[in-house]
Amino acid sequence: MLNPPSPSPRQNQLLAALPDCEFERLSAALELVQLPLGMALYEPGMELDHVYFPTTSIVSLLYVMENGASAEIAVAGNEGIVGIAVFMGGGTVQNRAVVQSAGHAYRLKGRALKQEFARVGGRRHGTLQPLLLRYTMSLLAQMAQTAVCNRHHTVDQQLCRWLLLSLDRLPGNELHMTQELIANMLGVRREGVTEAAGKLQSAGLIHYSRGHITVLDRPGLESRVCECYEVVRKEYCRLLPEVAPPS
Amino acid sequence: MLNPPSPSPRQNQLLAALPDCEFERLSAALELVQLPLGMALYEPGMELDHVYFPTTSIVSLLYVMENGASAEIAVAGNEGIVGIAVFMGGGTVQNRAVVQSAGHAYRLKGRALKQEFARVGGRRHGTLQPLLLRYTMSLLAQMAQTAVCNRHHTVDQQLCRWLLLSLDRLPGNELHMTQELIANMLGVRREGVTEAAGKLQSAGLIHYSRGHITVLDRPGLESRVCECYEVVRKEYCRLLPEVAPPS
DNA sequence: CTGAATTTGTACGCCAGCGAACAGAAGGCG
DNA sequence: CGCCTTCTGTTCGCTGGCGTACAAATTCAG
Repeated sequence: MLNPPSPSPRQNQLLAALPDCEFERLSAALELVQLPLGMALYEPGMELDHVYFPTTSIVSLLYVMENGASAEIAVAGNEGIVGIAVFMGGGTVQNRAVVQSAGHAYRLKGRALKQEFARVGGRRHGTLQPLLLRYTMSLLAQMAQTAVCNRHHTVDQQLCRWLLLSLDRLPGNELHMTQELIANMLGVRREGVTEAAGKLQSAGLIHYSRGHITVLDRPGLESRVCECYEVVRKEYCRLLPEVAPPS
Repeated sequence: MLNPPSPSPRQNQLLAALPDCEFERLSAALELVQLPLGMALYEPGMELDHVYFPTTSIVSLLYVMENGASAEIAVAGNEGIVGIAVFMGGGTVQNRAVVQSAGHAYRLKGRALKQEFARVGGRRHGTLQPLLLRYTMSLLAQMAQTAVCNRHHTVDQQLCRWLLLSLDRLPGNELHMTQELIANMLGVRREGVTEAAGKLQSAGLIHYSRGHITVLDRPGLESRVCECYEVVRKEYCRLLPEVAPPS
């Protein structure tokens, strides 16, 4: 829990992509928050009054069904924003946003974001609006791919996808997350995750123990993952070329 | 193929929801087109130069995987618009848009739409932008629900959902669509659809024969469908209250 | 150190859906 | 009319994932 290199809003790639003048207008209203594991940023039907720009945290968008079964429909880390209903309209959504990996985020009052979103600059429109709209398109792509992946791919493949998606949004090669929680995200049984993770461990690709997962061989994971992972990654890069390319 | 009550752009509920002055600005550029069954409005990676406002047609957004397997990720009829990448940005998407039910649509050059989308009226912003953004949110909801449904629900339930979604977008209680095509949409085997449809027919809920499906007992379908159908419908109504309520 | 709680491992029967293969039925077309 | 294509019905074995139940291992709290 030491402070990693002094948190800055610009660690979030959407904020980093803004020209200085636009960033300045927002920065005063940005508020650093700690997001503990498992915290819900919003619940279904809840009016959103903030958006969150994760910097070192990861947030899952989860849908929980009537019978309690759940499934992750998208994930956002420092490459994104949580709470698109604020600027897209509707003010509410039918899913939960849950902190999947504890860390920091900057939050912003809905009003402040909406104001900047709607802003028409001196001569041209602001860059925030097109940026957020293109991010929303990348979210669409992610959700579409999730739907397809849920239909056609095995738990093994999906676990690889999930690990890689998380890894892309974290600094090291380690994540902590129990198999139970991963199962909730993927919408499968915990035993299924145990089995799939066991295979990956036997193959020497990962090591895990009681909620700590270390990725030992990333290329190995990439060789086992389904196409969905790469499709989503590429689509993000295409839509948002101005963000820093992943390290 | 007789002309049903003289096609009008206002049969599309998004266009119908625009105030007259905004509609007028667009109407000159609207072009009536016939959409034959199976036509692709766009393919993955293809630059979109038009958006389509279906009136009597239905369009499926399909994702096709490397191995040829496919899955529907959303559907749009007279309540929506096809080609959101035009105003959302990106200009391209990774899925196909296929005509699922032949009929009419009005299409509009991308430039014309973008212009109106960005318009800031004399005193206030236009209503087109918030309208389309809220529609996009409803599409998000639909895709999220598709992902969840793919994960957790049976083919039987999904067939009911699919039938109801189509029915909502058509005038009568009849649709033509072979089981093979339905299977492509749902991303399942044709035999699975045969079996599920057989059950519905035995139960007296539908009648079908060689690509013609007649819904005999809509409440019966509603009693068998999973929650996903209703969630999507309600969310659309919430987000777009200004559109005419379904007949 | 000890008991409790959490996390992971394993096993068993079950079933939905897959893949393949084929047969009948209904239209379309020459 | 008769052939051919398209569409639908049915079967068989297989497997991935589910539900259940319980055991082992690790960590935590007192």
